[in-house]
Amino acid sequence: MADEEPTSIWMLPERQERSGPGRRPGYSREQITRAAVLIADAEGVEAATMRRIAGELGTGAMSLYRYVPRRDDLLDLMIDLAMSDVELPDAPSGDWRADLALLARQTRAAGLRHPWLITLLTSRPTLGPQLLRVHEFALGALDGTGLGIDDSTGLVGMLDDYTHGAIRRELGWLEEARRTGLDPERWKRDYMGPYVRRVVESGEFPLFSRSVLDSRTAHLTPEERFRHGLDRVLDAIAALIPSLRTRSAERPARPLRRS
Amino acid sequence: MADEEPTSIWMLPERQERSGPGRRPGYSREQITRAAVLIADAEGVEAATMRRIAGELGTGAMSLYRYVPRRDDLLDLMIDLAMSDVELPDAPSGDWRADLALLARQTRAAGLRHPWLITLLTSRPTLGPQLLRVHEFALGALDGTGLGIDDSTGLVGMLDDYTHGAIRRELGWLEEARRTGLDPERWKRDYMGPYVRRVVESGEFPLFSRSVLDSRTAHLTPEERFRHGLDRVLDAIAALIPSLRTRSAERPARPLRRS
DNA sequence: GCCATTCAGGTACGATGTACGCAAATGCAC
DNA sequence: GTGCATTTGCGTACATCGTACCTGAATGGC
Repeated sequence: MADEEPTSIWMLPERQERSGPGRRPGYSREQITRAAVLIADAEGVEAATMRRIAGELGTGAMSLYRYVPRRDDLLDLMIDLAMSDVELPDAPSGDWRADLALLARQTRAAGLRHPWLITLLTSRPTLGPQLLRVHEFALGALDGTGLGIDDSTGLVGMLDDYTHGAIRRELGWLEEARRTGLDPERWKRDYMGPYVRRVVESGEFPLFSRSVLDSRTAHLTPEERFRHGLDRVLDAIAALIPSLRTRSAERPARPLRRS
Repeated sequence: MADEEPTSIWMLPERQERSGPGRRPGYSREQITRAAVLIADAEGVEAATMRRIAGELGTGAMSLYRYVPRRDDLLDLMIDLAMSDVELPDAPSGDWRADLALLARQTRAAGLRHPWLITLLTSRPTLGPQLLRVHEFALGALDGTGLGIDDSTGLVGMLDDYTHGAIRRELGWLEEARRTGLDPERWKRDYMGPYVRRVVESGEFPLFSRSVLDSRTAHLTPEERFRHGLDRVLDAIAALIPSLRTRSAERPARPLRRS
């Protein structure tokens, strides 16, 4: 038969429970993926090698290939499993701003719980069911605001861009602090990494230096900082929603009841 | 002496032209980096292995380690070399909006010329001189608008997030079209990749499906699409600049045109 | 009980980054 | 010019990776 190779893991469903001859499978995609996620959470995604995952499950590396064609596909599965941490109601509430804020905060939580998630997600174009679910929710939140689907897609993209970027920045801090081996609290106060320190002291980039020095005196928690930027993005979205713009220009934050 | 390991390649300058004994170096960091960039441009960053780069230079793999401590550092050097393609005037012009738009368009051009750049840039927290130069320019564009340095940093981050995300989406299309082996024009018209097609036909994600189907009828070039989103982001920034806000309240942001 | 079918997983191979060591090249002291 | 300390070029070697292939064990239908 024409066994055309599937373009993605999502086109190749796991072998179902059948009633024919042959040995029963002892593992499952989900089980394997979960083990990989656990390793990646604890030691980074590069530690989640095929041998290591298999070892964690008490089997041999090659056994995994009965469930997953390539390691890259396993990465897609990991992304999707991690995205299932993003808890959302079945349908948007009608308050688009609250819905999108919830989405962003949930995404941040998932991104911090799985520090490899955002990097992986933005490195490879994957579209697993969980990602589709989240994306559909975002589009649904903007549905009924008078925006066309193309505009909604663009705005959701803009929100995603901010969310991913902000999470990445937050993780970058944490990782740099860990890599230099200093505890984050002390590091934030009087240290900035040897290289950044040298750049600042060189005086060659005065505005960058000012931003570094000021950020040390800014007593915002990462979460507060995230919400602050998020509010900016949501304001920007609000400014582009036609039905809101005609009514109130000074406080476009309140919801639009869905009829 | 206390040879503390440098935290980044930027702390370890290339050995300068000295006047002592010993063989003269036959290559240079820039030469090696340039060869690596050329390979990555043509065949992807994963093709730029140490052996391959060395081969391109007509030498052995281990020779490269006289100039670069690890391959990861070479990736940082590649990022910085690619960022030097971003051509900017020495100082901002005073028109912040024009300056930031120029920056974004230059970044897009560099990102398209080096399809690996954005992925690499957002995967690893690097801060080479070229990146610092570009970042300083962005902060300078917003300097004098009445914004504090922290707000400027936040807004520049927001702009970068959009720029990177938009470039990534654009490249994702191109790559998917290439991977499925169809010419992009035809692909955009009547094809969408087997998996996306199946998702659309399943009817399970109606808004996502609508966005896919509508995007096929939207006759915007990628560049137009990019500029459209960019204008939205710049509008959002404009809305947060105090000096503008007091002056013209009637144009905080243009509403989306319903065509 | 035979047999087609399926899974478990050991062995092996090519490719990768890179540690080590040695030969060749080079400028300085004499 | 002649050693000599120093630096570069790079071949060899090794650990580790993804994964192709193959054999043996398990399983249910006939």
